[in-house]
Formats: sequence, C-alpha cells, structure tokens
Amino acid sequence: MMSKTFYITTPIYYVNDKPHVGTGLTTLIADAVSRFQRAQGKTVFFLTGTDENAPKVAAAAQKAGKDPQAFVDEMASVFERYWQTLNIRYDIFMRTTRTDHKRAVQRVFQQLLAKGDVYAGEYEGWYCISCETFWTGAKVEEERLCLNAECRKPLEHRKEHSYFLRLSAYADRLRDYIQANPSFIEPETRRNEVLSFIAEGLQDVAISRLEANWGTPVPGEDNMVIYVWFDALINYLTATGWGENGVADPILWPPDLQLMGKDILPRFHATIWPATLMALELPLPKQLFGHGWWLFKGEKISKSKTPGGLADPLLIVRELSADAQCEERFAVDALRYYMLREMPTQSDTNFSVEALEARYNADLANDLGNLLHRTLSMTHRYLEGQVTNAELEPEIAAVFQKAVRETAAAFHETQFPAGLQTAWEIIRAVNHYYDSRAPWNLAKQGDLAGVGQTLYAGLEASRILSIILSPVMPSVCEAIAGQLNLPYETRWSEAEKLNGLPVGHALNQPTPVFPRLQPKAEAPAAPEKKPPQEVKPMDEMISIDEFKKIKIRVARVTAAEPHPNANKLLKLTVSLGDETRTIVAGIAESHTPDQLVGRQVLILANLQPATLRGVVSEGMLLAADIDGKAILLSPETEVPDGTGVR
RNA sequence: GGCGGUGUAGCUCAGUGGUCAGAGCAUCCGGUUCAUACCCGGGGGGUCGGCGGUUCAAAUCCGCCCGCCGCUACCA
Repeated sequence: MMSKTFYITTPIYYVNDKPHVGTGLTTLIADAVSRFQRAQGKTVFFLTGTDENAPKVAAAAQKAGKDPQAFVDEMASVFERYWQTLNIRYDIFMRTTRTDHKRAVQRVFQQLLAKGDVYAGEYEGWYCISCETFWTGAKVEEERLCLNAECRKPLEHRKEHSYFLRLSAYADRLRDYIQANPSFIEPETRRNEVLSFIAEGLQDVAISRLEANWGTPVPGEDNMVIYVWFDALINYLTATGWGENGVADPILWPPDLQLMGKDILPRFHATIWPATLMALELPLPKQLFGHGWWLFKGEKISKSKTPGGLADPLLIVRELSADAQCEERFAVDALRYYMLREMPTQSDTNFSVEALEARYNADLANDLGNLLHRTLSMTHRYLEGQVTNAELEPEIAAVFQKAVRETAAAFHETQFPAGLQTAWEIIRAVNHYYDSRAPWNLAKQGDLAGVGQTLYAGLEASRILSIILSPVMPSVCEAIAGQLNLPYETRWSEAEKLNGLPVGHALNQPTPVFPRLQPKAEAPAAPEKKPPQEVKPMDEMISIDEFKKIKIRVARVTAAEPHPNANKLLKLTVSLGDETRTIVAGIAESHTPDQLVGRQVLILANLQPATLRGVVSEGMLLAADIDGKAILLSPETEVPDGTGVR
C-alpha cells in the first residue's frame, strides 16, 4: 500500500480583496512546510485556493459591472499570480465554484440531513448582509449593528426557513477530543481559546441562506444556498475526490496540517469543521495551526490605517529589489526569510520594512552571502578554484550535524524562527573557524594543504545550507548550489551526509547573491506625504432632505450616575428645556459622572429609544471618537437648553 | 466584567527552582584583511512589570495588583 501523503492546507481566501502580508504569511508557512516535507522524502499534497461562493461576491461583481463567474475567475488568477511571484508551489488551487465541489457539498448536506445532524427549522434574527452572518445577543437586539468590529453595518431583521447543523450535540465530543489530543490545536494559546469558546456553549448554526443567484444550492429547495463558511470548509474534503463516492481516500485523508490565521480558528476550523467531519464519521485533521497576525506599528492591519504599499507583498519585494540592487527572485526569498524568521506564533508581531532590511543586511548579506563569497574567493585565489582537501575536522563536522538535526526538528514543529536561528550556527561556526585558522596567513606561509582543509569547512557549510534553507529560500539555494557548481539538491538526507564535495571538484566564480543594502541617505526633509483624498462615491452621500430628518439638539446634563448593570455605561438625565430625558452613554471609561453634571452637550434627539442593560435610552450623546475615547461636543457659547442644531 | 495569554538589555526574543541572567541586532572600543566597510574579540547597557509568600535557593512555583494582547460580554 502506498504511504500516506502529507496533506497540508491554507484556508481558501475570500476573493473580494487581493492578498496581503497576512494571507501571504499563511501561504508561505504552508509552502515552506511542504518543501521541507518533500525534502524529507514525503509525497506532499498542498492545497490553497479561493472561496468564491459568497453572495457578497455576486454583489461585488455586479458593482464592477461584471458577470460573477468572470469576476471570480479574474480574482482567482490574481491570487495565483501572487503565489507564483512568491514562489509558492501548491499542488491544487481549489475553487469553490467548481461543480464537483458543489456536488460534494450537496452530498455532505444530504448525508447529514438523513442522519439528523442537519435539521430544518426557522431562523429569526439579525443578519449582516456584508458579513453573511446572523448575530445574536442582547447587544445586537439593542444596537442592530454588525458585531464584526471591522464592519459595524446596520443589521437586517430576517425570519426564514433554514437548515441547522446540530453543533451543540458535538460540544462534549469536541472538548474531549481536544483534551485527549493536545497537538490537534496549536499553539497552546489557541487551544485554550477554543476550549473556552466551547465551554461557553455551542449553538446550532444555520447553514443555509435565502439566495437564488450565487452559491451552492440547497438540495430540494428553491432560492436557498449553503452558508458560505460551511461550503468553504468542505473544500478540504472535496478536493481529495471524496465527492465521487463518499469514501475518503486513505492516501490523502486526513489533512496532516491545516494552517490559518488565529481569527478563523475557534468559530470555524476548530468547531464547525471537526463537528462536520465527526458527523460524516471521517477522521479529523492531525493538526490545526493558528498563527498570529502581523501588526503595523503595533496596530492590527486594516484597510483604513495601513498604507497600502506596506501590506502588499509584491510591492515590498519590488522595493527591496530596487533598493538593494538584487534580483527580484532573491528579494522574494529575503521576504520569505524575514517572514518565517519572525513569524508570529503565540502572539502578534510587528511587520516592518526596517526589520526586513535589518534581516537582509545582517543575516543574508553579511552572514549567508558573505560566507559563500569569501570562501569561493579564497578558493579561487589560493587553490585555483578547486577542492583540494575533502576532510572536515571532527569538531566542525559535529557542529554542522547538530545544526542540521536541530533545524529539522524545529521545521517539523512549524517553528521556523527557531529552526533558522539554529541553521545560522553553521555560519557562525565557520566564521569563527576561519578566524582561528587564518587561511590567508596559511597561504602566505605556503601551507596550501592547510588552506584547503580550512576552506573545505566553508564549502561544506554552503552546500549544507543550500539544502536545509531551500524550504525557505528556494531561489537563493539554487543559486548557491550553482556557484558551488553542484546540481540543485533539496533532499535533506544529503545535508546529513558530510564531505559531499569531492577532491578535484571545480567551483564557479562567486557573485554576491544579496548585495548589501546601503543606508538610505536621509531624505531631505521630505514633506509629509498626504494620502490622496479618497473620493466618496455618490452612494455614500446623503441628500439635504435626508439630513433634515436628523434632529440634533443642545441638552444640559442635570444628573449623571453609573449604570446599575454595566461598567462602561453612564446613565444621564438631560434637560431639553421643556422636556427631560434619560440617555445611556458609553463614556464611563472617559468621564466620571461629576464631570458631566451641568454641562451642555449635543444629542441626537429623534433616535428610536433602546434598552441598554435594562435602562431605556432616549437619545444618543454626540462625541468625537479618538480611538474609542469619547470627546464630548458642546456649543461654542451657552445657549438655551433644547436649542436645535442644523 | 469573565476566560486565556503576556510583561526579561535600546529593539526582537531564548531561558519553567540551583554557577556572577543569556542570544541576535543596534551602539562603543580593539583586532584582522580572504570577503559584500565583511569577519573575530571585548565593553557598556537589565531592581527578569510591582508587592507579598513558599523554599537552603525563584525570572522560573503560589497570591494580589498594574500594563498590554486575544476571545467573550453591556460603550444608542
């Protein structure tokens, strides 16, 4: 029987935006793991792809004036181009618009329906069209805004016939499984998060949506499609050909490693997904790995705050390549190295061009590149470019072997920062060794045998590095092998061997792979670049008539007290002259009650009342928002309470 | 607020009871010159977030507090 293939996946990405450094990181980790596993002799099946069945996609296509299928085709190819440029070698680019996928999803649906793990019911609740999610809870009832912090759009009340996945029935099994198999969810902090998420109680999830035009139709229903997340998760299964007969291919199934950002782990990959597999009586993935996020200057990457160029891997590569005068494919490898050397695992990590450049110079130009270059230069200068001695001193050989072993152990655990750090021990050891042996002095003394023996350490180090670094920097490693006049070798077992360069082997002339980055001349007080003003499309504008519907009035705070049942809210009593109202405001973190009494403030007066933690609020306090901190607005001079604002 | 993390040199981080607490980068000094102004050595720089406790011995275990992060829950 054939041995099990190493099956590794990234999430399939939403096609409504091009890749950024976040999706780039997940995909890069997957590529490096794939290359490493291949180097270990495994057959690898590496899946990435695009999630195309979201109703939002159809809407975006319509807006762009395109046919939805043409639109997703275009976006899918944008992703494929990105991955090609970053030298990502996947085996399958999965797309959920594939008919075999859709058929297989329907098969899952029918199978679970027959078993009772999917049941028909009625869904009533608040729905975010943009996020394609129903939200529940007191907060939603009150504010009717999407709970997704990035979205916060108004929700729509929907009551619809729906199908549910009986997730609640799997909560105990899931919890037990996770506890019995700690390596199922890594790293540990994610595992704890998932366990507490489950402990809070898993609700059955609606897995159908009313929608006729785009998505995977629910079997036997008109105008109903499968919920896009449920549809998307199943891609990992349908990509293996499961849909053909409903039997999992034992060569491929289950996945060995499923990578993703931490945000989509608890709610989807660690609950809905394994519960679905349990319901299908299929083995669960061996491991779900949720890495942390890249931050920009300590803040979460976001479309509004992060300058576009910083988040686009291709622009970063292009700029580095231009600044350093290195080939673009090597700049790609430099970015790959940086991302994996500093990859966020437990917590989030800052991403910065400065840090990338620091790694480039210190690790790649000064260490890796320079070691190869000085070694080859001396070989040509003293030994006519030939290997004259193929015997490593035992001490240095031991260092190499230990580093190769430890690097492999770290890569096996997806610990690239540790693995790369260990690999660099080899470089450090050779630089030390050169310093103690001073082959340039040996040459002056005519001890060419000594020179040959010393330089052999650098040659072997370069050969070994060209193998063990190739999961991370494939193009660079190929170039190193080329300068050593060796065929490009990626098999790890060849790195474990010593003395791989025979006496008499002729080396090629060295060329710097990573030319050193020169410190940028201080830009002569470049004027602060203003981001181009975004032109608001007309549909975000409102008419004067719409504005006239909004009644803003001046009110005086006559009393203020903490909300009896909430710690971020204050309960205010305000006077509008002829009328007194109670207003609940979320300003307890920025204001104390006594700071407010007597003040004039602006309120939105014709807002529907809402109950907030048991207190009816009859209006909304207006305030400027500085990172969530409220700065209250007041009239320029005292005016009669209740004065209207226009 | 609840739950889970985290806080160690200017920066990024190792270090889960036991020599004066470590590495890389940065910085300063020295050496070297084969090499991409590179490499090698050395120095400076830390009350290991704070306060208590356990112990012969704590960055490491326990308790409380503070800061930051994540999930979650009331910022109309």
